[in-house]
Amino acid sequence: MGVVDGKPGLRERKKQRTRTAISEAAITLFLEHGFNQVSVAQVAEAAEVSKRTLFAYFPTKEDLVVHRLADHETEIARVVRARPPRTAPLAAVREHFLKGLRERDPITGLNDHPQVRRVHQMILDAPSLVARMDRFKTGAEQALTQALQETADIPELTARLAAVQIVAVQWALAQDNAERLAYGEPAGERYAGAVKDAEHAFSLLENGLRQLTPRG
Amino acid sequence: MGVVDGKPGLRERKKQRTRTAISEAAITLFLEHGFNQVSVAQVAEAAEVSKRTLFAYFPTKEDLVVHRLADHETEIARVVRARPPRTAPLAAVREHFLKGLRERDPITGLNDHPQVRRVHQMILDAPSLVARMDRFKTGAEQALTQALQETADIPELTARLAAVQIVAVQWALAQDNAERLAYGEPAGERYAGAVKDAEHAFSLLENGLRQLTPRG
DNA sequence: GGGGATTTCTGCACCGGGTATACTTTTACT
DNA sequence: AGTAAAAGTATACCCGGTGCAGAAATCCCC
Repeated sequence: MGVVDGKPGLRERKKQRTRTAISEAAITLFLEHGFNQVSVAQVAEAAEVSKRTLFAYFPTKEDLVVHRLADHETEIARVVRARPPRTAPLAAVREHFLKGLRERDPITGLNDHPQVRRVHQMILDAPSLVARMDRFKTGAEQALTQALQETADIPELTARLAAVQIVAVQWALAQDNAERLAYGEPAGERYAGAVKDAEHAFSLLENGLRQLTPRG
Repeated sequence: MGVVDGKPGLRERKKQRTRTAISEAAITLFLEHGFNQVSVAQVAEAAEVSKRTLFAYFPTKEDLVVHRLADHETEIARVVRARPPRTAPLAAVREHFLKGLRERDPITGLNDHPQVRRVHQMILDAPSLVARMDRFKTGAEQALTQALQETADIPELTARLAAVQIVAVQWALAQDNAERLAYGEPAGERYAGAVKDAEHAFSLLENGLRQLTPRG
């Protein structure tokens, strides 16, 4: 069985091709007609594959869309683990997010390429995809919890609390950016505000909600 | 039975009875055999109602379980709105949560009545129910965002950021409590720790994550 | 290059959640 | 009593997802 260096073997190559064929057929159809308006049977047909085979590659219809984001699920956790010594986890996450803004990483919500925006809109329009994104968020929380525990020497509950706050805030920032771009604001114009908002948000995380004025 | 007090009208009363009949049949069957092991057709039959009628009362299978929690979705928002003058929103939420712990409100995760625990376990065992709870959380965030904006005079983004943090933390606390009870710890014994943890969590929320030690 | 073992793919039948339609029963109102 | 509106029902259907048994492709060793 051992192919030592170059080739993945014909079988593996074909599998990979089939996989991308299915995925691309799916995205194309979904973007054109909407997620809920296209059945998996249609996707399978477009990819020239049986329905059964489609489900051998992607466990659910939603995964046809979301599998592309799989890497991002553990991204924050990896950033925390890889932070330089004597750096606070939060600082590392903040720098990473700011870098994401600079590079217009779609995960920051600050990418206005039509393709990206359309995918985003498609997700928002399909409740089951939104639900899937929530599971995603949960995964990110868990990964971050573990990363914090293993690299910051804090109790488990504290790690969990910090993780859920960090993930929630970052998600909220991204949603806010994406919302504004959906309204037509170009990424370039939004950038400065996005940075300011991110810094505000991370400062809130660092310093707490005390500043929320009491009413009366 | 009494015929005199006919304020709601026969039609309304019958509807209400049908509704609770369906709901109770559902809970009973789900607790006995598991959420995924019981079909809505079986629930309908047990409630002596057609499948179509069941879906006229509850839009999805999951709602058969979670409709009982509908009130809690806006609970935090209401607490914030109803707080006494010159009180910080966060303080109001904290006091409310601590009161929930004292009263063993199931939403704090600190209720170990068998019925409550079984429902909780049932939800955890069914991914679609977990997803539904996430939507719930989102609803709570939105309601709280609005409440904060309207009563605390802060910008929208700040309100959103605060809201997601608060909801996330409270949720994490409840999950932690429920997890421990699931392991067999009685609510009475857990209470002190739960209070301590809650105070820790709210202090973290108030004062920020600065205290997270840098490594190196 | 042949041929068996193994993996992948396929068609088909099936299940369960959810909806459309067209019809019957029940309640409400005068 | 009689009729309009509301609620309930039966049936057939769509779609996502799975089990199964067999056909086809790939691998690997001789």
